[in-house]
Amino acid sequence: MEKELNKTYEPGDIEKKWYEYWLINNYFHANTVDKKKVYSIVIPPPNVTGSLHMGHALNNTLQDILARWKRMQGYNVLWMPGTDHAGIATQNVVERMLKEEGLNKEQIGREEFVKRIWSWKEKSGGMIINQLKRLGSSCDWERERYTLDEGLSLAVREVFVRLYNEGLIYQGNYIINWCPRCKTALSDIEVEHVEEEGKLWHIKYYIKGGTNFIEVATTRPETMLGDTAVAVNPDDDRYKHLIGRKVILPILDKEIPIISDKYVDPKFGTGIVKITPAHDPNDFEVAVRHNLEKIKVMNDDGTMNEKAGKYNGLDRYKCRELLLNDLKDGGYLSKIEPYHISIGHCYRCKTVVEPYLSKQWFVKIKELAVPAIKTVKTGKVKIIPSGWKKTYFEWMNNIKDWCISRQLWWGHRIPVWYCKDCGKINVAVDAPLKCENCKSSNLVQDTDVLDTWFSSGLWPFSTFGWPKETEELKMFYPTSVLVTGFDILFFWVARMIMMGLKFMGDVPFEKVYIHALVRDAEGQKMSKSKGNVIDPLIMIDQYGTDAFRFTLAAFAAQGRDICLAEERISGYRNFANKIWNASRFTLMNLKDYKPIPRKKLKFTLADKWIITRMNQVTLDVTNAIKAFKFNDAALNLYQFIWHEFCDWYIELAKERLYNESCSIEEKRTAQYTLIRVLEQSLCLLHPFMPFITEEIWQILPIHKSTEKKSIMINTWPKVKNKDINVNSLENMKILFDIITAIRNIRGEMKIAPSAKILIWLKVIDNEKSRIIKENMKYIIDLTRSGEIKITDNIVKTNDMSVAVLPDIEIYVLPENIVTDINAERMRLQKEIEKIDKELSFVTAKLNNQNFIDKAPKEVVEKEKNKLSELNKIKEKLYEKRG
RNA sequence: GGGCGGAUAGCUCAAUCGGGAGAGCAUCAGCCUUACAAGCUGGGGGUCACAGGUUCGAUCCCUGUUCCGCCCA
Repeated sequence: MEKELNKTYEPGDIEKKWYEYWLINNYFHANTVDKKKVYSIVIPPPNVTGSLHMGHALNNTLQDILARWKRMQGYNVLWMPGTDHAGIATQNVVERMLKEEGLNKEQIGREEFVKRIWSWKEKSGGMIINQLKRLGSSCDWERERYTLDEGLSLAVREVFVRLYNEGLIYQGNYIINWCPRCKTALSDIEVEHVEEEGKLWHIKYYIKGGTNFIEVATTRPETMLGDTAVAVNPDDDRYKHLIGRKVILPILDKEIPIISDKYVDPKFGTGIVKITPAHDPNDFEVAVRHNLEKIKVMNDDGTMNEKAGKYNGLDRYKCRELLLNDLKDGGYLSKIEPYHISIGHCYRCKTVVEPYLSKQWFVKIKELAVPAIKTVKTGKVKIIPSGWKKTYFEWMNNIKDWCISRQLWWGHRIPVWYCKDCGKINVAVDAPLKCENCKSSNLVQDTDVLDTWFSSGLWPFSTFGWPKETEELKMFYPTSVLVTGFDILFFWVARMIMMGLKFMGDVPFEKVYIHALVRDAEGQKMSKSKGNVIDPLIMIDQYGTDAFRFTLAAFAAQGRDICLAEERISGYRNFANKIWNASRFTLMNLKDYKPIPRKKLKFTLADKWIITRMNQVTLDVTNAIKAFKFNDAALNLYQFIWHEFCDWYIELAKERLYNESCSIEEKRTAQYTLIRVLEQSLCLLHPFMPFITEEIWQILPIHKSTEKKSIMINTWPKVKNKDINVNSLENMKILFDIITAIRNIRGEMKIAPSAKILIWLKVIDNEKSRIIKENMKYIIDLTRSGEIKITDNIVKTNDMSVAVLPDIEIYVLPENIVTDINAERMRLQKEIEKIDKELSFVTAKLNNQNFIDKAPKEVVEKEKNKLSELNKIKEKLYEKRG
């Protein structure tokens, strides 16, 4: 190998190069003829208008880790990509663009507006896909889908029709959540409740034909214009006598009845509530029970309508303000209390939503929820971490009918045609030519579109071609795992389970891995308005994709949110650079490398140790990924590569690489071990850091004999039990401890690294003595010592520093430097104090008779050994300190 | 109001059979030691939120309190 690497790792060009290479070689593509075991994942489709944020970055990094890992394990891996049409969000974007042209969508009409969204989507809709590619995502791009594709739209219509025919979809007039800005209905979960400081206004309603009045309390006084009754609890003795009488609604001067209903909480406010059936869900229920009129006083844009009398045309809040003034002037306002109120906001535009009476389409969801609950209960679908099961059950058990119609122009048009002649509702997959009832061709399609989540709910099978019976469907459904954030557990996960069970007769995925939310370093949710957003693409530009991905993986501890600080990414950029340089070192020392027969290899203790550790790490990393413990896997690799392979092994190998007096077999063995450990580490690291591992792997000479042309289709490392040598761990620890002790003396005693030192070792244990003798060179090299002698006849002089380990005494004599006797005494004193501290714990324990009696024998034995060991060391330290 | 999660080094976080707590970053000291100063070596730093309980022994299990975050009503 003649190739020289740069001194630092430069990610930019390398990333582009290998991503293209993978694409050209079709490595991301899963075919339907392969006989290999199948592993499939569908991507949570990002909003087509979106750009990559931290949530996407984490979500897709984790999926890519799984996909690459399984691919290396020999599975036929399909990672199904695509985007979501995101009704409201997308429509909002294009509406804003129109506004800049001085237009609105009504002016250009529905058809033209939809056309504009499509052309905008064609132009810039692919942005997020390109960003996913920058992240290294190994999606099967040939299969990319969009929720508005013809095939997926067909699936949506098919599902609608089937559910309608089964009576599971119905149309009705109910109170729904209305966003006056988006001018559409929202489902319950699309409303975000925010606790705010509100007020509770007490208003006098005079009883008809008298001067007596009752008081009602409300947080939304403007809705009183739509009041059609006031209600009391039937058991409330204070008001029993009033039931059936009438009150005069202030301002409008209208008579409304006093009714009784169990819904009224006597303890709330005055115990009398106003009933506004068209603007409150509970009031609506009351109205149904009592057959009350339902009066809408608001327009769809949040302004008041003609039913609001003099307030007609005013914005709801302006109306509130003026109405309150009028009430005050008229003497109707008796009290204003501060009040904490939870106010619903549109999850897309944050506008305060109005409970609003309107005609919408709903899914009768309970029937679908029952099997979906069961399937999680029985473990057919596993939710990981399992804590989320509880949240899932909680919601599913209290699920309410799902409002699926949206008054938008962008989305799947509801497949319903109304007959203008006979009024018949025609529901069909394809536009009917004639009314099925009266054969009239005078049909108009429902103008509404479906909730975006209605189509997302079908994603795990609509993307595979359902309702057609495709090969893909047979092969890849159910998918293996779904990786997503908990924020869409209800929106999406639950609905996919319901829809999958209903239409495929099987769960959509076997496991759901729910990862954390990414927050900023202060634990705040990242949002544009807060200005605390870390842009993943800037991080990728700055630190490289690999460092960025590794950071996310290292932080992805289960059940905990991720507080991301930029410094951490730069920290892992350094890790990438460390790997780069370790590889550089390896390659520099492989220039003359020729493999020799395995029998001729002469493994040293260090070789056995690093190979043992490598096998252990292989096992740990594999198990960690299997259990979705990405942070465990990442940190294991970090620790091993940096602190074991680089810090120790490379240093230990240098002797055999540099020293000409070493035999050729010795050199080849070191080379062989270096490259083997490096290569296997790269393989283990590849799912986390795909680019740098590919770049280095391609340069390594080791795999040239194999057919494999990329690390990403290389075989995932297996643990070789015969390569695990537990003794090597214990024996290396002896050497590490000695080396560390000597380095410590150098540091503490201010002996310059360049200064030569002489060392004597007094070793009591024969086995230890043998190990040390055999590996003396390691100690010399790593402590930069001149000479080391093992002897029983050594007496400490004033020029020496001493360290004591179990069975080993270390005497260090710096050449040509006068040792500071006081410093040495202080140093030993400090050591003694450390030992004393430990001793006090151990003795306290052993002096406790209860401990001796009740603790397990091994534990007691361990403490006893510890005591004697500590005492021995302490004694020696005293002796040396003098 | 109901539910869930968290509180561990200055910061961000690890640590499941209960046996005196680890990492990264930061910090201090010393180093251009022929892979790496995006580096190397060494050091300092913790009443494991608070109060009880169980236990020979609790960061870990139980109860309560405080504070923080999230979800639902």
